Amino acid sequence: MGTQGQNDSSRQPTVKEVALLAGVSPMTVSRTLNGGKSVRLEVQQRVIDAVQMLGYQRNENARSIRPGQPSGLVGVAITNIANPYYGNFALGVEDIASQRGRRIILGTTGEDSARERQLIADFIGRQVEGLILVPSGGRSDHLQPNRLRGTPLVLASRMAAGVDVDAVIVDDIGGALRGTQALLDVGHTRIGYLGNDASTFTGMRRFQGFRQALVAAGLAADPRHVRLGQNDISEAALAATDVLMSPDAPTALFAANNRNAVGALKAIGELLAHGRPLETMPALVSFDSFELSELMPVPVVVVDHDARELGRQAATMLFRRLDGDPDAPAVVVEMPTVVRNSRR
Amino acid sequence: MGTQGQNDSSRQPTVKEVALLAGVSPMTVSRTLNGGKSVRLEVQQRVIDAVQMLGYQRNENARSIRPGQPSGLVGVAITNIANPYYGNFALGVEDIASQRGRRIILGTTGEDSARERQLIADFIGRQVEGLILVPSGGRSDHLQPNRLRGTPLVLASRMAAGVDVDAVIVDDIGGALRGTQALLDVGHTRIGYLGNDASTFTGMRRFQGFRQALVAAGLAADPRHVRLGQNDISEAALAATDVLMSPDAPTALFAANNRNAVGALKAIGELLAHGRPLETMPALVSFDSFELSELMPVPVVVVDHDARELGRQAATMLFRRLDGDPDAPAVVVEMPTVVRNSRR
DNA sequence: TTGATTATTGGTAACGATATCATGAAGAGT
DNA sequence: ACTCTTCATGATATCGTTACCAATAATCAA
Repeated sequence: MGTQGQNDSSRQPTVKEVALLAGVSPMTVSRTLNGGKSVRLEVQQRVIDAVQMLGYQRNENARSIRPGQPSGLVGVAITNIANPYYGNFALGVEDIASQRGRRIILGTTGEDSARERQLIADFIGRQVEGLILVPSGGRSDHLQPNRLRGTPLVLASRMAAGVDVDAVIVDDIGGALRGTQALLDVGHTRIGYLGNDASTFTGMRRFQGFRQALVAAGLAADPRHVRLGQNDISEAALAATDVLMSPDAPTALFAANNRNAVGALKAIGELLAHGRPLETMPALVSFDSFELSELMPVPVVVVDHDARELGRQAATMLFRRLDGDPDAPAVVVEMPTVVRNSRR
Repeated sequence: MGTQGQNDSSRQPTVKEVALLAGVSPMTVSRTLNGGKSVRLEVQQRVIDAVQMLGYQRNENARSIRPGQPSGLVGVAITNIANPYYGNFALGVEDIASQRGRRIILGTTGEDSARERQLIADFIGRQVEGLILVPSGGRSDHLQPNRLRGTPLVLASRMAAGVDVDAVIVDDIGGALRGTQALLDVGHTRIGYLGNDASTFTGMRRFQGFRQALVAAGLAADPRHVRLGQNDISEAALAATDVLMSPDAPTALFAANNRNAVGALKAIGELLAHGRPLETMPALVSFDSFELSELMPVPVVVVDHDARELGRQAATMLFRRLDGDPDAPAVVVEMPTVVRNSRR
């Protein structure tokens, strides 16, 4: 009935069947499909017709077991795709990878080191040409080059202790410092902090930037107003509410990532809905931008960087490694951040 | 130096090398790795030690070329990961897939039918066990079951014309109708519309629900206030500004998806920043929720459904198909939507 | 016309893993 | 002691593809 694909057996056709139909050897089919060097045009046409007729699709897995044949896959492990930050990151990786004819296998670690280890092993088992990982912290011996058997690895956003590989990170310290500075400049002196667990790379660095800014202003962080380790919006909202309801509540909050910023704003929304006056609501610094920050009821200072560009950068580093010297020294690129007020 | 992985050659070890080290045949290694039936415990231990020692990782691609051996891969093609809606969708698919021991290969079509075709072909070439696709519209002969050679396909969010396969869609018509109704109920009579191209499945259905609600109220859509085909936030913002600046500007806007809703709100933010009074700003219906909708300066009616659940549902249907009868009739599930006001 | 070169094609083997069958050893039942 | 199982193991062949080499035909220089 259809114009093609007459053989509707459920098995996929192979070179052999194409060869049979075209009246040539499998080798000639293979050659035709790989550029047609040393195959007569007329024969090539016969092969192409047979491919069309059968709906033949080369088995990339079989192809990749031959030595020297790349798999065309790049493994990407992030902590959480639901976070639009990482969605954008993955998109950036895909931008570059698809330009280079590679596909992405995506996995999420959920900040779990054991799952990360398993994911990496699986990626390697699938013969990925390279790995891009947002490491989740914890033990990281599974990331050592000798464990990866020559598969290049690029870390993104965070580095991993004791692992000497290419990495793209963000100017966490500077960004946090300047973001905090912006709050101090407009007179805030009691600033709460909502952030990642201190054991994570970015968590540590952003907190460090935050403290540096306070110290420079002769202030110190009030431990009662510091909450670490919230991993999703609802945990962040709870922590924010808690801080805002405490005695001597801070007049501003520093949210060290997207999830904590959104959670803090949800908490503020709740308090407003319960009748707390707008004037008592804190200002906010958000490390990582989020959509519509300019429409928030409280002033928001955004410490922004382009997650998609971070992904592009990571992928670019990976391909540079794949094209070039696998043993060249590891490179760490620090991407700049932009601090801006959500309101003009 | 490390406690394991002594052989630091860059090539990956194979069963053969493990077998040699353990003093057994490759077959015994394979058996051990697949559950250890019919292998003495002591021998299994030797094999496991050798695996550890060499850092052996089974080559899944080689494995999958044997007939009957599944690849463990599910192909997921969405239009755009940067849209958090699809990020959540992908996460939902991954939830179920990883439970079932499968990995996801992710690709983005960018609403481009040719790219979709190529992506699907590539996925099939990689021997995916199944496909989950948000179809981008346009020709869809490449989605016909006979072209897919028995690889199960589940469509999500949208259906494709003339393609009779499993699908999970959303109650677009009912959601749009009830969302519009909510605006009519509070007295709006001039409602603008920002939506997908009318050729897309959801675009058509949501517009249909919108019009049904108007017709039921004895009204009609004003063509000057209908804008279709905006694919990203900035295009949506331009369209929204245009509508809002036009004579007889509507008092409310219906945004048929997340991107258009955010774009409309950005436009509103701009206008407010330029001094337009809040009272002249339109109310909004957003089909698809977005973060912090409750903090928006204008009232927002959200027509919500759970994208992650949509992904889970699609994956569940795929596995049901993989486990069960490949020839059972296609099933279409319509997920309900919830209409709510962003403010209490 | 002849020998040499080149272009086109196919045969064979190999990639890594495993299903199948064959082999041998150990134990059970008579 | 002897057959009948059962268990543990290995040899071989195979999956789909392509590198390598051999074989043939076509072209060219002298």
